[in-house]
Amino acid sequence: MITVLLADDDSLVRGGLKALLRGEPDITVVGEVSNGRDAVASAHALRPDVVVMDIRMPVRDGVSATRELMSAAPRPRVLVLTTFDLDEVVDDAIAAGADGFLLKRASPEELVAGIRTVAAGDAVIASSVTRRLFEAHAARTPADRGRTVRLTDREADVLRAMAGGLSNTEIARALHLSVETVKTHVKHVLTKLEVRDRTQAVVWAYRTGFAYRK
Amino acid sequence: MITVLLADDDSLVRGGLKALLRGEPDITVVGEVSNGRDAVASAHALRPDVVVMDIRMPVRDGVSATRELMSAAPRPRVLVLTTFDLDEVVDDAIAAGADGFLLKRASPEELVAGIRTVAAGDAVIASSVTRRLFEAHAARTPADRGRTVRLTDREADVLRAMAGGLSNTEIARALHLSVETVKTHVKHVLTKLEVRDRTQAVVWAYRTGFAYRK
DNA sequence: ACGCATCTCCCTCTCCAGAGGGATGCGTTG
DNA sequence: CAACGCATCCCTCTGGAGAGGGAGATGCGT
Repeated sequence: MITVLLADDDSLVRGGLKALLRGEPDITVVGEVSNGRDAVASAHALRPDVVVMDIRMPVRDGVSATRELMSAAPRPRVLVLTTFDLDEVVDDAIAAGADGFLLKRASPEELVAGIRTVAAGDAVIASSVTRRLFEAHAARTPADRGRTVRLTDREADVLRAMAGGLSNTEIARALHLSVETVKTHVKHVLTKLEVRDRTQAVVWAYRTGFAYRK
Repeated sequence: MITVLLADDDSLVRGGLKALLRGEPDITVVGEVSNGRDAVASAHALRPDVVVMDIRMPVRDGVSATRELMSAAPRPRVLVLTTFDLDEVVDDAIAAGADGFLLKRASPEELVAGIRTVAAGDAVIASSVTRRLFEAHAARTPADRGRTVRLTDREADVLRAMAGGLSNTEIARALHLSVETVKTHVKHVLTKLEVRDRTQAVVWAYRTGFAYRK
């Protein structure tokens, strides 16, 4: 049985969600609140599996509430509902630790499936939002797609450090090398990636996902 | 009714999935294949809502098959099953256009919820994989978490250009400005982001998702 | 034994990025 | 109106990044 806490300042929305979820035998709404502060309090008291959280709420917003819930034990899964996928706070909510994002215009089936998915520990993301987050990966240039960039271990270390924002001097300290050696590796990385400077190398690292690996 | 095509070279896996999905009244397995080539062919013939796709398959791998399916009309949703979340091809699969990733060690509930989610048009991602993709967002420093960075329109333009790998001179040409003006904007961006140089600004842009916006 | 790749360190030189100022016009808002 | 934010352009100066070389030490496969 999946227990759900609804947090939305619009009682009409809460009512709709409640009616919708009443039809699901494995999902129970154990509570409903209208602001972020009450969401945190009720989550602690009721220990729901999933908190369906609106972003824009009075007293305390959903992002802030989500952030606090992340440190709770056991921590509830948080499924954020946003009105607009353009909403700038979506990224903040991700940073806050939300497990899912769906749009309020999602179909009942989407929401129900989304609740089950986050309850299972996986993440759900509305397709439109996903596309933004993933377009980086799709943004590889055709040239990159075919070309296999083969960096040596050391070069990969250096590129990772570059992608962390470290200067050559800092990389040298971090890897116990002389600055000269770091510069050599950097030079080779730039050549292999066919880019002009370290900034473009860092861009490459993030666009291709290299910066997230390892 | 959600129609599903299973593509996995291990017949035991296919059998297990089929038995599992037989218990779901709204899901029907309309076909099963054991390699990527057949997956593409069957997807065209059967037009399933969802293709559950293994990555490692003979003849043609799941990533390649997924890529081709993306151009089909109507295009099926593709839910990729990987054995290891460390699998390096996960990123390739994202680039190929897959709608979901789950691990083979996922629970039956996860898989069923995942199929329903991708069928609804949303994306599902196994939590361990998600963490890698999103750790960027979570990687904001605690100082960043509370702080709201407010860039002016022009500063945002410049930061976007920086995140594209452009030099100050190139940014000036692109935005029809003098290099001096660009440097001023860059200076303000660095100050506001509390970073040292343009490389760190670019890192910030990708880590926070700024580089993907707009 | 030889070639080859990798890792390490060193040199010079150029050029741009960034710090640290100042200055102007132009809206908006109190 | 005055104050402020914003955008634009200009100056000097320093440090570091990157180009373009060279070179010795490993280890690996042939």
